[in-house]
Amino acid sequence: MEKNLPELPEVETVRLGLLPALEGRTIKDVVVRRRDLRTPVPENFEDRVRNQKVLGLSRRSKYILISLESRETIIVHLGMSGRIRIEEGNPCEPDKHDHIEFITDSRHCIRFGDPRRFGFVDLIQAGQVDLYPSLAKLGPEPLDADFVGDVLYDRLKGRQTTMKAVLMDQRILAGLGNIYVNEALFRAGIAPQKKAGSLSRAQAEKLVMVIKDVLQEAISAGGSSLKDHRQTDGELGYFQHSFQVYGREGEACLNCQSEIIQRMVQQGRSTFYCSSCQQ
DNA sequence: CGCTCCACCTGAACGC
DNA sequence: TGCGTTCAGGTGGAGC
Repeated sequence: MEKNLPELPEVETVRLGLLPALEGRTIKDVVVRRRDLRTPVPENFEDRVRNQKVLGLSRRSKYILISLESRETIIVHLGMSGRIRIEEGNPCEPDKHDHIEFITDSRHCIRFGDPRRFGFVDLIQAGQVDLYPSLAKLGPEPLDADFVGDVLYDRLKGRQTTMKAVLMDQRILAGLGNIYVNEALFRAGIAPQKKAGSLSRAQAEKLVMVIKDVLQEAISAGGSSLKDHRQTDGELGYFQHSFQVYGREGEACLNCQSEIIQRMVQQGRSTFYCSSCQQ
């Protein structure tokens, strides 16, 4: 069992967990305890959010978008260690790394915490969302129906770098991080060091299929953990989920049962793979 | 433009 | 016990 870091499925799980507490509610109060996140929380954030009704929550890649009646949108990114907790009724003391809290008219207290402060919370005009620097250059959403094998194939054509590197590149495909890149390449039987430009159309099609599968499975696992979690500590997004290859260095490959899972470092990140099953 | 490397930040795990 | 080191990884900017 692992604690997932916030990649697309974890962020989607947070969004789903926030829905019942936020959608259609009015944010009655906002407290910012620390502004120096990855980017500073806007100076007038509290005034612009207080007494605003939440129209809806959406997600783009690993970013949560909270649209307000004022035609502004809150953007939340969890970085690596960001977390959101929902408390109902009697509010308890925030811990050391709870930086922002929102109180709703339904008496929910929603806390954003982030020990490493790689995450951020920002506020922009609703019409400017797609122009926001972090979002503007993002590649396609992997779960979109029109993201198919040929789309990925075309984006990889002529690339000299590795499959690991291109799948980590948010401009080529949005939402994957180190864990799900490892899992997808393992399931597709593609070597992480393979040159991206040498991928066949058939391999691209297979890869897109397993990417959708692995993300959807993780979102489903998150959804089922949501119920359990909400009853206990209210923390969203960090659910238990086991992986087929990530973190399994030295263990037998779950596919061929004979080879041992290897670990190497690519772009400064751990890659786990089976040298027999992944070519 | 394509690609690689590294800083940012802190807590956990590990070695002695 | 305690201190120091290493590792974890999303993002964006520097450098070639």
